[in-house]
Amino acid sequence: MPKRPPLAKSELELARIVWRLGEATVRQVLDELPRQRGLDFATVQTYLRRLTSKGYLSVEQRGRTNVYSSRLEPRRVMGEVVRDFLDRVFDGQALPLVEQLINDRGLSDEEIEQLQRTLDELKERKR
Amino acid sequence: MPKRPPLAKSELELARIVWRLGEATVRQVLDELPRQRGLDFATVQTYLRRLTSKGYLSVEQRGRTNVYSSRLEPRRVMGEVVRDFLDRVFDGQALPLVEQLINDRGLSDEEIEQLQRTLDELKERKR
DNA sequence: CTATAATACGTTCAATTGAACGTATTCGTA
DNA sequence: TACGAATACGTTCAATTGAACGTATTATAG
Repeated sequence: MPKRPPLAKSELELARIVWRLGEATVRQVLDELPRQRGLDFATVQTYLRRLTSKGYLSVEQRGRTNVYSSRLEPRRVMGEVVRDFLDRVFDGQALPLVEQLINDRGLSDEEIEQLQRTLDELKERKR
Repeated sequence: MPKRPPLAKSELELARIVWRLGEATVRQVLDELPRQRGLDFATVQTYLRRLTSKGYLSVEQRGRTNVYSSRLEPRRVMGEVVRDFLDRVFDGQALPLVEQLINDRGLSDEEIEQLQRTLDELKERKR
C-alpha cells in the first residue's frame, strides 16, 4: 500500500472543516476559518488542491465550482494522526499521554465522570 | 515572552533522548537511536545544535567534547507539545482525544485499571 | 451587452526541516 | 612522531510547507 503522504498542519486544519461540513467549496471553507486566521482565497484553494492530490479529499465539479468532500473515513485519518503523535511523543504509550491530559490540564468534574463512564463501558464490552 | 521557535519532529525525537539521559554527547544520542533510524553523526550534531539555538538545550564544552543537557523543564515542553496538538487536532477538547485513545487502540485491562485509579485520585485531590 | 466579481489552475517563493558534506582540530595509539 | 578516528562547526541541499500571484474563464448585475 503506497502510504499516502502525510497531512501537513494547515492541511489538517482545512480537512477538518470539510469533514465537519460534509462537503464544501473553497469559499465555504474560507468562511469557516476563524476570521483572525487571515488566509487568502487562493491559499485555501491551494491547500484543498493538495489535500486532493494527496488522496485525502475528492473533488467534484458542480456547475462552475469545485466541491470537496472526504475521500477517506475522517475517523480513520484522525486515528492515524493520533497514532503517529502517540508513537513519536510517547513511544506509543497511551497512558502517559492520558495522564498528562488529566493532570496538567484541568479536566472538569463533568469530564472526569464522563471518562469514568467510558471506562466502565469499555470494561463491560471487554467480556 | 519571545515564544521560542517550535520543535521539529526530529528535534523532539533527539531532545527526548537527551532528557532521558540527563545529559549527553552527540555520540551518546546517536547510540541511543534505534539502529534502524540510520542517522549520520553529523546529522545528530546538526539537530542538537539547532535545539540549542532554539533554546531547548544548553551545551557545555567538557574537555574536547560538547555535552548537551536540557535547558527547559522537559515536563513543561512536553506539556506545550501536547497542548499544541490538542488545540490543532481536537479544538482543545481533551475528552475526545482520550476517548479516541481508549476506544480505537486497545487499552489493556492493566491500563484501564491504572487509569481508573488515576481518575479516583484526581477526584480525591479535587476537594 | 459589457464591466465586475468569483473561480480554477498553474506557478512561484520563502521558511523550515531532514539530512549530510567538508574542513579544521585534536586525541590516542602504533 | 605520524596516522587514523572523533569532533566541532560552518555550509549546503533537496523536499515540504505556508502562503500567495497571475492569467484565463465564466457568471452576473447593471
